[in-house]
Amino acid sequence: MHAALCEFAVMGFDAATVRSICEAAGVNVAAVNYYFNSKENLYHEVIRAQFEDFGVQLIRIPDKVHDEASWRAAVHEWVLHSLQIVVDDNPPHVWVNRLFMNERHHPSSQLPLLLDSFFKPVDESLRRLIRMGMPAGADEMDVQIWATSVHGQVSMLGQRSGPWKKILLPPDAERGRWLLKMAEHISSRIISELKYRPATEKTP
Amino acid sequence: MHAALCEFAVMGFDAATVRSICEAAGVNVAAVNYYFNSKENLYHEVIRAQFEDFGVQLIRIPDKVHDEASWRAAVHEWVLHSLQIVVDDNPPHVWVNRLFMNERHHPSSQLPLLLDSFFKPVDESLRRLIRMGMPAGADEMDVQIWATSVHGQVSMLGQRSGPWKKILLPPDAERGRWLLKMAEHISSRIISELKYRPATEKTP
DNA sequence: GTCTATATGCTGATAGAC
DNA sequence: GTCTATCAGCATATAGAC
Repeated sequence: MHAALCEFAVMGFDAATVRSICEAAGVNVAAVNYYFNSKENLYHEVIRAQFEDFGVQLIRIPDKVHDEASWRAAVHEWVLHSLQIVVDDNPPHVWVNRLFMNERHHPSSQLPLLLDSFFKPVDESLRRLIRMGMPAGADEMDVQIWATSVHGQVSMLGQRSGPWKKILLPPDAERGRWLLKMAEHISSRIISELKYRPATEKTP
Repeated sequence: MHAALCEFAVMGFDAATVRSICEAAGVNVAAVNYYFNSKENLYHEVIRAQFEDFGVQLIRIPDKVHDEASWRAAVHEWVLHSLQIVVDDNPPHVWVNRLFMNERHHPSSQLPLLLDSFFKPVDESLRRLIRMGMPAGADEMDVQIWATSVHGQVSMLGQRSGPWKKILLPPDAERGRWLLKMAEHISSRIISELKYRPATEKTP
């Protein structure tokens, strides 16, 4: 499973080979089909295992909100936590990030599983935070614009290939300072342009 | 060339096959290697032809700036023009977008060509606009944060696969209104938080 | 120039020895 | 359960007929 995780994360589902996975795991090429029936099924298990509880911390953030101060803190926490996951170059985050980016650029049969178990709940938690800062009858399109804006800025930092990192991200030495500034850049706009409105969330 | 453009754009370099390209072009499988020597060389020619003059409109936008009003107009024009290209589902933009996204997610040997002929000049034009709105001695990291923020928000709208469009973008019917609102969302922050400062650009 | 037939290598999956 | 040997299929590239 670990060898498969690395291989799928680095190569993507199509380019990954059963041979390479088995070599890294120190077993023969027949092992995958004996234990998992197919390459696709192995990939399914990898995706399931990685994304099952991965977004749980982000998803729970909106539950902490009870007034304006806690709402502001929650927005900043959501953004900062997302960024920390996305820029992390160490296992296990780096593998999960790559799996996610692979599925975003070139979806496979396992995308629905990833969406339902991870992305949709995480996206909904962001939208809840945004809705808390909008009038009761606000247009859902405005919520979507704010959410898409945040997702875009966060995911831009998930670049993993050398040439792109060199252009879009600062040198490694400044990465820590950059991360905090970027989180501030993203969350401060939400906090300054929207305004927490209590107890309007349950309206149908 | 046109068949190759479509195939490379849709499938990516690795997954594209010479057979499929030749079939679409109505020629035999030996034609590619006869005229282009290799699959990689054919890809090189496709990338070169598509990106040679593709960003020229964006690159020239900063030259139009001469006062605060024209700076604001230039920022809005840069963002709106980028968005219009990125969301366009018709040829030729859709092919160029896909080639670009492929190279961003899974760089090939032709990425340097794409970067030098297209992305670096376009990125620099955005940074010039941003620098015009900052104090003379501003930290280059701040410029980079603004640029990365804009790139992220713009490229998020380049999603081409069905499931992701369904989650991140509005229904087709509202796409036009959404595009203008998104452009306003991105450019209004630059215009409101930065302030045009004349004649500080040439300082070493 | 244009084509068919083929060379060589890698893929996922499997049959059958132990 | 674990392994080697092998199958059928598709990839790029090329040799050689016309």
